[in-house]
Amino acid sequence: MNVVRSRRPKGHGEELRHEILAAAEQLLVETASEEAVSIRAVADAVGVTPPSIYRHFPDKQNLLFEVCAIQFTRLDEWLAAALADHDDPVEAIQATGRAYVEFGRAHPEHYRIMFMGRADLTPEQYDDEVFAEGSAFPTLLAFVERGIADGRLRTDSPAGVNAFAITVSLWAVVHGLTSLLVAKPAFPWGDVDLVIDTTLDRCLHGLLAR
Amino acid sequence: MNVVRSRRPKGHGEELRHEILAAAEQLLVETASEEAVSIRAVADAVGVTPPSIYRHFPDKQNLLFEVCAIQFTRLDEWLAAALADHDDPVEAIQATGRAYVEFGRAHPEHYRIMFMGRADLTPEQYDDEVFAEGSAFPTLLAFVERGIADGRLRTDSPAGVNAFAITVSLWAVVHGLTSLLVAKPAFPWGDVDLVIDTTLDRCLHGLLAR
DNA sequence: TGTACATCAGTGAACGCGCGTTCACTGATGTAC
DNA sequence: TGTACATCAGTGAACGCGCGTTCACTGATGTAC
Repeated sequence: MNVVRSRRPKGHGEELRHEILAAAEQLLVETASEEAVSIRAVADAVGVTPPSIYRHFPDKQNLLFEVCAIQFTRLDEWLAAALADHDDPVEAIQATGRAYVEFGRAHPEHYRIMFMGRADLTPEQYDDEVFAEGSAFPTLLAFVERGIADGRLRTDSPAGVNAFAITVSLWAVVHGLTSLLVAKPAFPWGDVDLVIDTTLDRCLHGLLAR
Repeated sequence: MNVVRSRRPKGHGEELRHEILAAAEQLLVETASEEAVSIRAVADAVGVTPPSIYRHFPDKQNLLFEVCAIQFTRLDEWLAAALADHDDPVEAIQATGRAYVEFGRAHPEHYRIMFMGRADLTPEQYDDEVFAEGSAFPTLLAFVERGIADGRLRTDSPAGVNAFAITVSLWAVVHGLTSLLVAKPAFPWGDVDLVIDTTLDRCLHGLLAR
């Protein structure tokens, strides 16, 4: 950073846009703090003056949104890859859970922004509804539906339980693991992998019909 | 707020301390935003000038810590009350889970600060280790140990599973539910209670020996 | 092939803001004599 | 009972800071003629 940089030739203004996004993301990860990602800090990291950011982004919020949006896409692709490896619904569910936790542990600050921050800081396009409709979520939901149809997943309780509630519940469990690991790294976890395995094991065990 | 207030007589300076804490907490809940709790805003809410805060708290961080500490105590008491109602380990586990989620839903901003914020903003006295040692956590752990000893809780998998890992896992599950509800209130949950019931039901089901 | 010019990437200086915190102070109040 | 005084709750003004954002600009670059 703080590299001496020359101005891009005429048709190449777009390049700075990507550099800005990359710098904002790196700053986010390095400082592990959303507040540290200021327009000025980003401009400094790219080696440019603050006003030039405004050539590419209408304001700070939109810049952060875009950084965030990229992460949502990455998580989605990551989960889709995990899901693609399996045809068996139960295996797919387990693999997704594992992949989800892995993603969060690998990108804690990204995860924090996506799922642990204030709702109004999340870009609308990547908002809650879209997550439920346009991501790996519906794929997982389809697996859960198949698992129920095959009689492999219980629906005996609670009253009114359905595939959607089960899928959301699965999300809650893996999110719980992930966000707790992200928020409380200093907690005396003991063997982190054992905790993850135990949670996923029990979660899956609780899903299965006897 | 902004009430005209007279100075307290000589021995009663301590009173302002409590008013400051109460105002800071109310501000936190009302604005649903940690950043909105500034020294100036708190002083204004109490009806006092900013410097007088410093008579009672060394700095802003310590003020926030103390607000936070009060919440930890409240959660602890709340969970202890839920635990006290039961002697049966399985019932106790279920009741604690429910109580935990209820607390988070009732005090979302407090919950956010305690368990969803940056680790370095949590006061040391109420830090992770203390939570594991000095709160309802050990009580729950004891119940889990009894459940295992009674043969009611499974320990057949994963390899090396123990009461501590199970208890942490339980925490992760209820935290997942709670923090997701806090972070994503606009998510199309459908029937929130159904999601909660489904998660707790499956979680418990997955714990039990067959 | 040479030149005038529009384009466009990026600059430099400044704005107003709210923040945490410090400092020297004021003036009512309880107390000691 | 009266008064001088130490105590202490709280004030008013100011500090320096980093922030997001705006504005008028500069000067290199590609292009049209």
